[in-house]
Amino acid sequence: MPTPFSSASELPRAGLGATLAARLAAAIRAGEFQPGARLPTEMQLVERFAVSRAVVREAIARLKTDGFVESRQGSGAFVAAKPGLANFRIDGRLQATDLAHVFELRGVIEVGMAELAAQRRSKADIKALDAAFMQMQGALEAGTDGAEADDAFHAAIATAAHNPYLAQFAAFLAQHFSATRAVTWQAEARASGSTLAAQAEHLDMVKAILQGDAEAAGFAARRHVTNAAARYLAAQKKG
Amino acid sequence: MPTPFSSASELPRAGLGATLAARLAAAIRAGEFQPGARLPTEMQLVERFAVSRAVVREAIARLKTDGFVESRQGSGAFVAAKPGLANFRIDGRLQATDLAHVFELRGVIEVGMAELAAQRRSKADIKALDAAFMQMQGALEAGTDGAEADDAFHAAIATAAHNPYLAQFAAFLAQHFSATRAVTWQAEARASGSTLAAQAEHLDMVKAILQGDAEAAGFAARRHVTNAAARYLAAQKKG
DNA sequence: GGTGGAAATTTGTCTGACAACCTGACAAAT
DNA sequence: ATTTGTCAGGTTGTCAGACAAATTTCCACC
Repeated sequence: MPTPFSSASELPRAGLGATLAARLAAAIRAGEFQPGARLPTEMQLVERFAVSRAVVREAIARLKTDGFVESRQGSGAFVAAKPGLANFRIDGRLQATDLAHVFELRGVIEVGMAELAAQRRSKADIKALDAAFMQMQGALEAGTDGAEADDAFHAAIATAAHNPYLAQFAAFLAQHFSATRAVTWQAEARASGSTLAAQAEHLDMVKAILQGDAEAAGFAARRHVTNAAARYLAAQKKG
Repeated sequence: MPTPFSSASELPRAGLGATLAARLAAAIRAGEFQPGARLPTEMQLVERFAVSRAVVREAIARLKTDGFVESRQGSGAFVAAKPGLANFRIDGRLQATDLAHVFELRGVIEVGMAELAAQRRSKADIKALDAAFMQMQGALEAGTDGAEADDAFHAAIATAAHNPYLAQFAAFLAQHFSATRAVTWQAEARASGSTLAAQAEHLDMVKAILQGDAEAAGFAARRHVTNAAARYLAAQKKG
């Protein structure tokens, strides 16, 4: 039996198809190919990028999945009229200003989820929320990494909001932060006692959701995300 | 010169690759292939679905773009550990309960955007917002379809919020409604005077954003989206 | 000038082949 | 007994050629 992802430290290298898809997408975003315009034919792309037609077709297939491109047999491949709307994607590498914007987007989602959670939480939701909070408290006192507990806490709120789409999108956003949440930041945060502040903010959120106070839950969530963003950016500036 | 999208009424039919990708994605979501598990080999998929290896490879390339699958040369293709998080997608056909959830998600976004717009609107933003509102008013009095004006209005708010990610996601969500926003609904709404109510709600939003009152803007946006959802669902129930 | 149809163009699919890489097993050396 | 080297088989990545299907272009014809 083959072991999946045996060398987890190294991601699979991008193939020619993925690389070409990225290059073409960049060209589209840069305006080289206007929306509605026709892309070069597959043979022209073959010559231009010195790859086989199979690679070109893989790249175009990826762009079609993204909604960037639509192709018509016998006619050609065209840049979609409304690129970037067929699905929603956030690039892996974000600049500082973009990061602030994504934090803001996450804040909007978290506030909305907290308000809904306060209105809809069931007994099971409260139990799960309490367990996640206690687990974070334990990690805080033990001095261990509380990242998983933090994720579980926010996931519990998402569950309590009882909206799968909201929860899915929140998880989607959270992934981008957990991916970049370096160990150094964790250590830095522990040393400076900022996780202590975060835990206090968590407590406010738990209280409000438990009491069913939507307004207070939203307010606490907004403050928590704002402060978390500030802590994150400050730590990244140092490192 | 070829005319792009000459027959706009008919979408390009889905090819075998896209179809197979959808079937595999459905199988993954259904749990037939667990996260981290290895997919059947390309040759096995060739036999199982009675297509060529080129089609199988296109399907897997699409799944890799979606983040559902990661493949390693010499080893195989594996279901990603966290499927569905690499990008965010909403299926085209939604049931009524799901539709309510998506409306709720849109409401959260619209409220957040309205609050930010009230805090950050520039003079140019106010001008654009006012123009969109007046255009809607004109369409209302003329009895014409105000769909484009409505889209422009919400787009103006998104611009005023000065957050491209928020705006992009709002546009992403709006597309799902504009796609299903049938002409019949428009006629129905006009006849029952519900667009009149919507315009009154729009006015509240404009006022609040113009005055820079974030709380009032959020409140007005929440009421508008809630009412709009109710109107939409009621009209769809009739038709 | 308008029309019909043949020809050229372009994407979609199939097939075969080889390269690059991984896995597991076995033998050899330490 | 453990480690290392080697090999065979399997799997994905890429290339090349061919034909099918659909569209566009163009030209003879009326």
